[in-house]
Amino acid sequence: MDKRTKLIVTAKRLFSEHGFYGTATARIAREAEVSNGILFHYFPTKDVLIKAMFFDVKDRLFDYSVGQVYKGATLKESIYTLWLAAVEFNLENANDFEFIRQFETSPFYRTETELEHRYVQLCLELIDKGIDEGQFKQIPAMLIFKSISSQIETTVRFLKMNNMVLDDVEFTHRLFEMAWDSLAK
Amino acid sequence: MDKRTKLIVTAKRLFSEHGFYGTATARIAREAEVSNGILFHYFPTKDVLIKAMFFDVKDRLFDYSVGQVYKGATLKESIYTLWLAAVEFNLENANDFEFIRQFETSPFYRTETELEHRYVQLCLELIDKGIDEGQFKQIPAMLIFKSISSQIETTVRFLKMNNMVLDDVEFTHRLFEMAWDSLAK
DNA sequence: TATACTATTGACTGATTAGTCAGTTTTTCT
DNA sequence: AGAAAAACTGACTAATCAGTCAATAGTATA
Repeated sequence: MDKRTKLIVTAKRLFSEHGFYGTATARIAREAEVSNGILFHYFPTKDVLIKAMFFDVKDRLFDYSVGQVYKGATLKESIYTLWLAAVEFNLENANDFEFIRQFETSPFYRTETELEHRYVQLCLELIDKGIDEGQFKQIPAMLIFKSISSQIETTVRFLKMNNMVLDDVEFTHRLFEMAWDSLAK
Repeated sequence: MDKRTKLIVTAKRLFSEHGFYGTATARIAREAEVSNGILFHYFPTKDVLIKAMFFDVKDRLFDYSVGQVYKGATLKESIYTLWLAAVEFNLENANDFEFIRQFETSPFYRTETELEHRYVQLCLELIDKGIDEGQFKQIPAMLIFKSISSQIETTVRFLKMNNMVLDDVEFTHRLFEMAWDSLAK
């Protein structure tokens, strides 16, 4: 693993444990086993590091999710696939999950930034389709997207807090129906 | 306004604008027009100040909401009243809203703390009743509570971002149905 | 009035931190 | 090989910040 990647991985772990401000850059470098200077060689400021990490996570979530959506699927099947992939990804990548949670309520976060990402664009397209076809409620697509995202976050947080895994298919479906019913007409 | 209250109000504004760590205690004192020392007289540490603010907000939300729920109401009416009160409260008290959002994703936050509050207890009782009576989905009450809370947060954030107010009753109902449908059987 | 307690001040401090920099090593290209 | 560029080091610094403290003002009580 090159030093830049080492820094991102270590920073994500430390940030998710101690928060952005609770983690000194010197500590990130030390635990990544690189020099202090090299951190600022790759990321001129701490802010740049944090933003780079955000895109790193979204990219990986995109790669993980999108391959799973197959062409002939119905709208509900596609949404289910994306929902399940997001839940799984967040359960499996605890540090990414915690990092994003913190990032989105921090002063670093801007909606415009998120909109640029192809993952969000893909989701919005699907939702727009659902609204046009009359399958979804007449609610702004962005609000539906945000609502489902926050429900996914809540679900993951709940499962983790109770040390649960998604091994019960029937229960998993019941969880998904919560999200689906909130947007379906 | 006494100095203790002045400090809480000023801190809430600064925290909501710049975050917990982006706001120095010295600045809180300065903008509250009190001395630096008096802050630590009332709140021995910054953490104590932050936790005191959390309870201050929850208390006020409780007072605002609970009076509006009337005795003979159906379950759906009660939930609607609480939902609308929470949305209104958060729209009207922007600094409280931003503060709570940050608090809940910060290292200060513990679920146990929240559980102690009578506002949360009231909501959980209502949800339990809904599950027992078969009106709600068979999902853990705490998950339902968290899910609705996060939907309220999302809704408020969306309305604010688009400079909208809840003057259209029909639209308001449509927003509520999103939340209701996700928990109703 | 005297005593005790609480409220208040603001200068100060020890610790921490983001970011710098002068110099060294490694890699890349001709 | 040799020059140029990129990767890398770690000691250093200027600034910041939470919390202290000794002293003063105000208030309540006996």
